Amino acid sequence: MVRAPCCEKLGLKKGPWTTEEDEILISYINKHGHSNWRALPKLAGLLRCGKSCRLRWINYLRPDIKRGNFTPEEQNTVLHLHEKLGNRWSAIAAQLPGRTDNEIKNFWHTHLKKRVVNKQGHVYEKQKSADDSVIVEQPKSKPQKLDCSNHYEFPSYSFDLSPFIDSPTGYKEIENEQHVEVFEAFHQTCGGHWPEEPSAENFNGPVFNSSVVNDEEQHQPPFRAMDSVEFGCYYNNGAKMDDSMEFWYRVFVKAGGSPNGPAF
DNA sequence: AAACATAGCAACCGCATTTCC
DNA sequence: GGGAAATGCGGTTGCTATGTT
Repeated sequence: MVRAPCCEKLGLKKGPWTTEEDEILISYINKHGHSNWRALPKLAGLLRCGKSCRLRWINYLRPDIKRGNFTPEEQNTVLHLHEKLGNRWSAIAAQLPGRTDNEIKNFWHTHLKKRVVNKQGHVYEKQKSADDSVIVEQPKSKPQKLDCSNHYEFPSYSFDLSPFIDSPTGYKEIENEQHVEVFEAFHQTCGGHWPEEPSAENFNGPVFNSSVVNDEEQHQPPFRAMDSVEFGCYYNNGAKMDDSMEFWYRVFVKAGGSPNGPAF
């Protein structure tokens, strides 16, 4: 048997979707669902094949699509899953809610392909040599662990963070080499993943709270800088991270032996 | 300013797999 | 159980925007 090519019938439109077509498709699916892609375009009044409608809905129109830049965590996840799974884009997409296989595939080819993860877990940037003939590897980061989905192991650190603490809020954004150090320590510990928001109940270590992050005005500093402190860092999921490391995060310091006791 | 190169991404194509009758 | 239809998946194309010469 010879399968009839998609959109073989004359009159079926191809190419970019118009706003009107999008509206028709959204309206139809919202009313009737998409149990039969083949029949859908005819029933909805679209001059498209079912395959095209499905693709448009899955990759662009469905409401749970997450648009915008990939967060550093997502990039890290894609890199490591690709290392593990290869070009199984749908399997990778299943680990990234709101991202489509097509989007991940495109992002891989345009942004991540040049990075590799070696056996030790190091992320490298592929670069061409001067004579353009050999691919060499330049270190991109220290080793990263992938999976910390079930527990936290955030050790105590002994960095002197006092230069980076400015009262009254007890924290500040830092933008120099030390933030790289903190960031990498974080990544070595957790691989860049926060499986869920830590709380005093499930997190036996340095404590921080997203409400502090998001509501600076209400924050009464339970922190103060000490010579030796424990800290947790909150990574800004919305931040952009690229080769120039245009990201930021904050360091929260919990004062050991604070007269106020545990911060949260 | 124009021509050309490159990057980014939506969409298509065809094969593989799953579902249905 | 088998064949046809429907759907899913990954590779690829081609258009547009942006950057470079």
